[in-house]
Amino acid sequence: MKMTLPAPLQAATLDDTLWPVAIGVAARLSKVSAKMVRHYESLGLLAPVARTDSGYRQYNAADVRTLQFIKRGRDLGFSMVEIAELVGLWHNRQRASASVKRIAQKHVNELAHRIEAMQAMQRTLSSLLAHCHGDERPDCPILDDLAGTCC
Amino acid sequence: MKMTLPAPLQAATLDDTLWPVAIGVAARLSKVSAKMVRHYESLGLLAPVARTDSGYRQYNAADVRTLQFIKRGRDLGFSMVEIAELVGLWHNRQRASASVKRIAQKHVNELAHRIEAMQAMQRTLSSLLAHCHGDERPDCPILDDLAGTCC
DNA sequence: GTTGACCTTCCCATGGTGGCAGGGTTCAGA
DNA sequence: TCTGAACCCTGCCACCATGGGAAGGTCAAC
Repeated sequence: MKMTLPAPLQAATLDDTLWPVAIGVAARLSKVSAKMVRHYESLGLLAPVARTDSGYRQYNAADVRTLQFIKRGRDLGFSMVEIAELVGLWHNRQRASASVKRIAQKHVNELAHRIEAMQAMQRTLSSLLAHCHGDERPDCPILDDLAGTCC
Repeated sequence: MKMTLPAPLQAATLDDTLWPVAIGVAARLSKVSAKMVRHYESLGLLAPVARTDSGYRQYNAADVRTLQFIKRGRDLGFSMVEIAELVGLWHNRQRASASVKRIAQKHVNELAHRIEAMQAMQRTLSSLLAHCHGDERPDCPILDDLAGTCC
C-alpha cells in the first residue's frame, strides 16, 4: 500500500514545468470540485482563465492559489460575497487590514448568533429527550412539547 | 395604546363560533406565513383542507394546531422530512415513544456536530482577529491564513 | 483506430423562504 | 348599486452553494 500521489498531482506540486494545468488538476490541487471551479469563475470570484484552442481552461499556479484561498474561506464559513470581498482585498496591495478585520469580525458575530440559536435548540431538545421513556408506549413529552399540550 | 388583538385573531382564539377560518387567519394564529402554509400542504405535511365554492382554503382548529406543531418543529431545527415523520407519529395513537426519541436524538447529534464545526471556525477566526492590527496598514494575518502564506 | 479519461455547455434539483404578477372574491361603506 | 380595500388563488422566479447528468468534443495511450 504505497500511498503515492497521482502523477499529475505530484508533478504539479513538486515540478513547475507542467503549468498550466487543466481544470481537473487545478481542482485536485485546490480540493475544490471542477464544477465549483467553473461556478466561481461564473460568479467573477476567479477571473476567466486562458483557454486552449479546443476551449479547455488552463490554470496557472496563481489561479490555483486563488482557488485554495477561496476553499479556505469557505471552510471558515464565509459566504461567497464575503469571499469575493476578501479576494479583492487580498489582490489589492493598498488594502487596509481594518477592512479585512471588519469582514471577519462581522462573520464571527454571525457565527456566535447561529451557535447560540442552535445551542438553545439543543438545550430544549436535550431536556425533552431526558424525559422521554423511549419505549413502546405512546406517551411522549417531545410530542407534547411540539403540540403545545404542556401549556 | 390599548394593545388589543385584531378582531379575527381574538375571535379565533377565544370564540369557537368563527371556525373554519381562511388562510390568513390560520397563518396569524400559527405564526406561519400563508405562503408556507400552502407549501406545507403541497409537501403533504398538512392534509389538503376543505375549500369554499370559490376555492378559498378553510382551516379548522385541528389544522391550526398542526400548523403550530410544524412551526414549533421548525423552531427546534427539525427538517421538513423529520417534521413529516413527527406529525405522522403525533397523529398515530399506536406510536412508540422510542420512534420519536430516535428522531429527536439523531437531530440533537446533528446539531452537536454543526455546533462543533462552527465553534472550530469561531476559534480559528477569533485567534486570527486577535492578531490583526485592524488599521490602515496592508499586512494582515487573516489574509495570510486564507492564502496559506503561513505554511 | 479504439478506448477511456477528460473536457465543454446547459439544464435541473436540493431546502426553506420570500416576492411578484395577474387574476378572482368578499365585504363594507357611500 | 357601485367602488375600493383587503383578501384569496395559482404560477413563476430568486436566493445560496452544491451536485447530478445529458449530449457532445478532445486527447493520449495502447
